[in-house]
Parts: sequence; structure tokens; C-alpha cells
Amino acid sequence: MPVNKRAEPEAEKKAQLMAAARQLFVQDGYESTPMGRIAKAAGVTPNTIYWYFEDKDALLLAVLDELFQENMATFLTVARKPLAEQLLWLVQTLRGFSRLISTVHARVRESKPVDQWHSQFHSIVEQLFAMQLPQEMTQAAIAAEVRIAAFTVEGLVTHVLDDDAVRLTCQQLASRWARA
Amino acid sequence: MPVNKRAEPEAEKKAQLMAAARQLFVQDGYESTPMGRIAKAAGVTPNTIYWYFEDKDALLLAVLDELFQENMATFLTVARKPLAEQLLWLVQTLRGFSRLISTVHARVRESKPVDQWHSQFHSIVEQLFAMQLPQEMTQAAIAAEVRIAAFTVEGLVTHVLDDDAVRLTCQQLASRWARA
DNA sequence: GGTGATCTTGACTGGCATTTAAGAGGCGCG
DNA sequence: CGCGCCTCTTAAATGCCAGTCAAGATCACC
Repeated sequence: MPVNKRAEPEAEKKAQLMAAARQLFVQDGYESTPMGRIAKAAGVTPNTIYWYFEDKDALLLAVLDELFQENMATFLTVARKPLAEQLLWLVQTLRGFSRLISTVHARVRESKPVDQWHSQFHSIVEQLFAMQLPQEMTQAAIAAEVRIAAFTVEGLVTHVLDDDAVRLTCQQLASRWARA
Repeated sequence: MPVNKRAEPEAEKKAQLMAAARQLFVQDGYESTPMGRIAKAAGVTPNTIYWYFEDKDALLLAVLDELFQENMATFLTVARKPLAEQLLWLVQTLRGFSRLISTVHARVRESKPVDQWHSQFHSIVEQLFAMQLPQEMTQAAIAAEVRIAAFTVEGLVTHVLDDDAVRLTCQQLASRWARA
């Protein structure tokens, strides 16, 4: 039996709420945006959000998934460029969501779903990098280098740094693999 | 005019509150420990804490300062060992306070005092590392390497990893400077 | 033993996520 | 057509928490 033949299907309403949440999460940070503000931005009352999302955490995860999918698509554009450039692209892209990145790291401890999302995100991104490192390296060395790269990216994203510092750090990081 | 000739001088009471807060912050995390619980652990009412500390933030900073001083003293023990060992020591030490590290990074955005503390901490630690890198490197390269090291340490501290992974990553990181 | 500074407390405020239960509106079936 | 049911929305309430306020209690010194 088909349900939901309303003017505005569930998926659409959900997307609206996510758009409002996303904008505020990115701009003001997850912790600093009350559900009430998201609701107002979407033109509903706070409780309505709870009909579409289990809780604030679920809303966060939905936004994270959306952002991930969008940027994964964009990544294909730079996937064949040199590693240093990919690194720089990644950092600059993530910098646009630095508050969200901080939030994820903060919430990993208290929210199992966020923890899982975070683990999966790391797995995918690290896999993507690992496969581009020189074949001569041992598995252990590759794993270590990947961690160094991942953590450096995170640091560059979450700390206040000027663009030069970011660029130089990416270059320095990549220079390691060029001559190996 | 001498004040505070009470049985329990201000400094002592402050230390008690800090001890209670520290234990709970490290164990449960700053965000998950209400002032009330700290108060109960110290045998007072929540409001008493506010006589000794401006707010929860100030209490956090006091604990951070204490931790920093204590561990800075211990650092002198390993200061002359090879860089890779210093790195490993640092990571293992900080891992004991990983929740606090996450909290600092999360709060940097909303609390100027925490931001300042964090900046100063980075300055000192990075300075300590920079001076041990090979003299032949350019200033820019040193700065970049230091950032890579600092961010890698942070990543190793705040992410869930087994000891082997931590050790291998430190070695790999340090191997860069050995042959330079 | 009174006076003022130092400390402690209970009661309160305001913000927030989330729950509960009561509505409003459309859909299909008799 | 109308009646009940599922879908959606809401107002009102709950409970937790950081922080404020104003009234005590305790002490140090005169």
C-alpha cells in the first residue's frame, strides 16, 4: 500500500531540514546551533525535526553523509593529479567544514554512530591514499605514512594557519614519497 | 594587611577542587562532568567552586596548567634521548589525557582563554622539537616538519590505535630526519 | 563581642535536548 | 458522504546543566 502521497514527500522535507541544519552547523558549529534555530530556519517548530530524525545526532550524521557524498564526487576531478595536489585539495575542501570536523572528533567519544561514521571515513580516505604510495614500501611503512598524512591533514584543517603554511606543509609531506 | 589566615588557605582549597576536577575530567571528559559532580567529589556544593574559579572554563585551564607543569618536569628525563623516543614518550603521556586533548581542540573555537592556552602549548612544544631538527634544513622546511610532527602526535593521541601502530608511526615519522 | 572581609549555601534563572500527548489534515473504505 | 486511520505538526512539559543572586555562616582583628 503506497503511503505518503502528500504534496511534500518525506524525502523532500527531510532534505529541507538537512539544508537548514547543514548551513548552521557549518557556519556556527553543531554545539552552538540549538534545534530551535534549525527549526526556525526551516520554518517549522523544533518538534517537527524529531519526526524526521531520531535526535540531533542523527541529523548530524545525515548532514555528514551528504557532505561526504558531494565531495567524494568532486574528488574524482583531482584523483589523477599528483599526491601533493590531492592533499592540498583535501585540506582546502575540509577547511570549509572545519567546525564539523572538530565536532566529529569531539563526539566520537560519546556517540557510537558518530564513532562509526568517523572510522568509516578514515578507512575510505586512507585506502585511497595508501594505494597511491610507492609499491616498494612495506605494508607497515605504508600504514604508518598513511596515518601521518591523515593526521597532518586533520591538523591542518582544524588549526588556524595561513594558506602558505598549509601549502608548504602539504609539499613537505608529499616530498617524502616522491624520492622513496 | 595579611588576609587568609584560615585553617585552610585559599591555595589549598583551590588545589582540592582542582584535584577533584582533574580526576573527573581525565576519566569522564570535561563535557560529561557537571560542576555538581566535581563539587560532590570535593565535598562542597556546586556554588562553592564559583568562589574559587570564575567558571568551568577557568577550572579547566587551571587543571591544564597543572598537568602541563607536571609533565614538563618529567620531560626533562627524556629530553636527551633520540627524537623518536621523545616522540613516543610524548604520545604515550598525552594518551593518558586524550579526552582533555579533544576537549581543548573542541573548545578552542568558543573560548578565547582555551585558544590562548592551546596556542602557547603548541609554541612551546614545537619550539622544543624544532631546535632538535638538522641544521641543514631551511626554516620553512623545519616549520613544516614540526607541524607534521605536532599534528601526527595529536592524531595518535586522539584516535583509537593499538600500541604497535603508535610505535611504528613514531618511528616512521622520525626516520625522515635521521637521514636528512 | 562587634564589625567587616572571607567563604558557603539554597533558591533561582535561562538555555537546551528530548518526551508526551493532544491536535490537524488528507486518504480510502463502506 | 462520513468515518476512522495513518501521517504529520504542534504546544506544553520534563530534566539536566551552567551560571547568578542574595542571604547566611565563619573567621580575623580591633
